[in-house]
Amino acid sequence: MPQVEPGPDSRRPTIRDVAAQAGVSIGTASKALNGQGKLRDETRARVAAAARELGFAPNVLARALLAGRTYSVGLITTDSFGRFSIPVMLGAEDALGAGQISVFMCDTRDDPARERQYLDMLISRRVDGLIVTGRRIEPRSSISTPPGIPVVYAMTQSLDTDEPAILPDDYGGGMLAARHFLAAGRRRPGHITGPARFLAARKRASGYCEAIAQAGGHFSPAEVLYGEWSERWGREGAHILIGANPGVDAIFCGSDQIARGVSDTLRLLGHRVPHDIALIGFDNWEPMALGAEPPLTSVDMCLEDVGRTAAEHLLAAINDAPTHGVQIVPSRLVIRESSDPQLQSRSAARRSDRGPAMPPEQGGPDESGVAMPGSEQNATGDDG
Amino acid sequence: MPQVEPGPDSRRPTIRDVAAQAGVSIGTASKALNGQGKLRDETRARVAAAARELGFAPNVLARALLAGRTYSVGLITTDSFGRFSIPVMLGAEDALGAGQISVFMCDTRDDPARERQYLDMLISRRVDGLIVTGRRIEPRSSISTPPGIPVVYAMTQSLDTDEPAILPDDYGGGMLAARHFLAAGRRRPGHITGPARFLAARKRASGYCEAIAQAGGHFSPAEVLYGEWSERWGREGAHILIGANPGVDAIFCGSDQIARGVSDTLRLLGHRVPHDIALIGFDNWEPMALGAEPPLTSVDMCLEDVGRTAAEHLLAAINDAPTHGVQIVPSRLVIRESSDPQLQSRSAARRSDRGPAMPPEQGGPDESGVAMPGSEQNATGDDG
DNA sequence: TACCCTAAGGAATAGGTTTTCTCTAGTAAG
DNA sequence: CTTACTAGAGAAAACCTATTCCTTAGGGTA
Repeated sequence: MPQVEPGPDSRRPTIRDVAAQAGVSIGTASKALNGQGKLRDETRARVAAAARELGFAPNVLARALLAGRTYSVGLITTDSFGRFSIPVMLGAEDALGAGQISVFMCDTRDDPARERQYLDMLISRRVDGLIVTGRRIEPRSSISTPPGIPVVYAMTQSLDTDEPAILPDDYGGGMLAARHFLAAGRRRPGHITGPARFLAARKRASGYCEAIAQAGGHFSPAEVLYGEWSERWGREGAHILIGANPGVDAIFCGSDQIARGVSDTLRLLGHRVPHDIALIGFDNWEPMALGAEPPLTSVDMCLEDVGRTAAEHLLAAINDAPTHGVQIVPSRLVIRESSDPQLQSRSAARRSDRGPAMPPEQGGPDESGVAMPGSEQNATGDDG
Repeated sequence: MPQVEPGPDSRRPTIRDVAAQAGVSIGTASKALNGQGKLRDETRARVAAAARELGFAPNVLARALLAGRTYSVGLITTDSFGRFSIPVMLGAEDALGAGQISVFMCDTRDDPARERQYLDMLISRRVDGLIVTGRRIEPRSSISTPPGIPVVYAMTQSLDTDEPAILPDDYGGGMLAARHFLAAGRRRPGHITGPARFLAARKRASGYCEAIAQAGGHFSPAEVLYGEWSERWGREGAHILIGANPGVDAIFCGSDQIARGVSDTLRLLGHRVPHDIALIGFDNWEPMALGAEPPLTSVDMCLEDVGRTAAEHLLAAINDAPTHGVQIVPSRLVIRESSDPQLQSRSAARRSDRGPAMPPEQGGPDESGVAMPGSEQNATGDDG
């Protein structure tokens, strides 16, 4: 690295340097760079040139100190940035980044002491607002912030029902699943889901039951099989369900993991999916849903939208137009082979769920001591 | 909300307010709060009391402006905070948080324009350093920062081989798998992995081959089956492998997803795992590895350690003790039933992979209007 | 009494930027 | 010729804190 020796001007150039270079005062330079005040075009150009030449970037700290706002927000999650908070975070970051707002991320690991500590830190940093996300939609105790710092809850909510919270539509997701089954002529539905102590599980079940009832179908809330959020429970639940209700022709699962387990057991028991039994999962967790055989139809909670919406509410609050109460973001159903015999029959022709077909690579000459074929495939796949 | 009307002092209290309240000058208040200078104990106590009473928290911006450093770093990922960058991020945040350093997270979505934009933002915010993470370990073009801002690459590396980079041990991971097989007496190994254009895939294969060769076994690099990172390829690859080498008794897979596909096909073909064929995955991605039947032995790259180590190197660089070149963080093998017949035979007695057995919840009366039967499973799982 | 020393705390400065106010010179109107 | 106004640019205040340098008062010593 050449720049180990900091050189004469390791200090980042300030507006003072720009002003000197352009032969104007500091105030004039500021006005020129920000398009303020009355200046000759020639002067503006000169300052701009100087700034470019020096690689000047205004010190956001100084600006924030003066303006009284930092154009930054804190994002607190209790979830170790798990599967649910990530998309929320991404959506929020997206919406905020467009407004030139930066995000401090804080992972409390569900530890109140850490939460306290992060909160103090964020307050010291004078963030303009706070987004709180979690992995469960159950109301949590309100986060204590000093007045003037707005808070929005995303994928969780406060016990204080007046505080703004953005939630996915678990209830509506359950309805989507039920209606999809009903539209396909399925009349013997089942439901295998997570623990009943999860509000999300109860809401999904509730929406499912309600939609079936509205259509004149029969499925009692008492028939819902609550268990845990695991493939193992999916396998077990499928055995229980088939045993209790051999004619079942449609199973809605509370998560894609459960659905994977169910799918596994159905195949073992000789039931064809979707022909004999249609299957719908929840979360649209692609590695899970696409990896299943056949790929899973699944309810997508649109968590990025949840995050984006939360960010928009926060921006509104920062601009003195706070919102109140819970807002629900609609879910959508992503239809794949596990629920649709027609898709299923076509699936043989398709090679990949995303992108064009590609032949598997075969072994070839070695490179670096390891055998490897020429990498003559296309480069769409990019997980690894 | 009571505090909609900001009230007389919506402004956060400053040290000036504290000083006034305590009846001292600003300088004295500062010294009292920071334990500097010569002050009477009584004075310090008075200032501390005033600060507590007012809920004073020093303005980090002002302090940073003065000190010339911000106690913040930028974390740039090209990976949309995917499966690999998350643990890295978590580890980094952990190590930095302990040093009271906050993290700005930036997701470039692999778009150079966004990267540029985030970089400018971070420079404007005068971060003390930068961590760059990616989803692939292939060298990438060096990120262009002004002098004085140290950079550490994590889970990726720079084309400039002198810049510090922390990588997982793909090669060593392959060796771990091979040695585990060999120690269990397996003599007919196979390997199914992702695309050969991925350096990680080649390194894993290389370590696997090398360890077998060292032990006097036979497995030619030409026998490695390169494909894609999907369950589907796992299924397909298993068919190919079994066809070409019917006596295979151990299969190492380049990812847990591939291993799931392989596991599926083996069962379909009537091979018992692990009795007939032992199976090892890669990534130790718990939802995948634990959900498999039987649960997968898998190589864990210890990505949190990668992140933590990267943060430590960055801290060193910030403190004028920069490091150079690539450092490899060891992987470890997490042994589960898929590779170990003895574990397998015991597994029936075990209920959960993590933590002690705990009595199942019993279905209580319904709650929230949805009826529910007993949820007789255990309650360790807390995703959902 | 004159001097020095110390303890305690105040004043001032720096850090980088934006904004408001002020100043100068030039121009147009009366 | 005087007045009023405008364009253009500089000077200074403000944001908040940490630190360095000063001031003051009091006590001790010669």
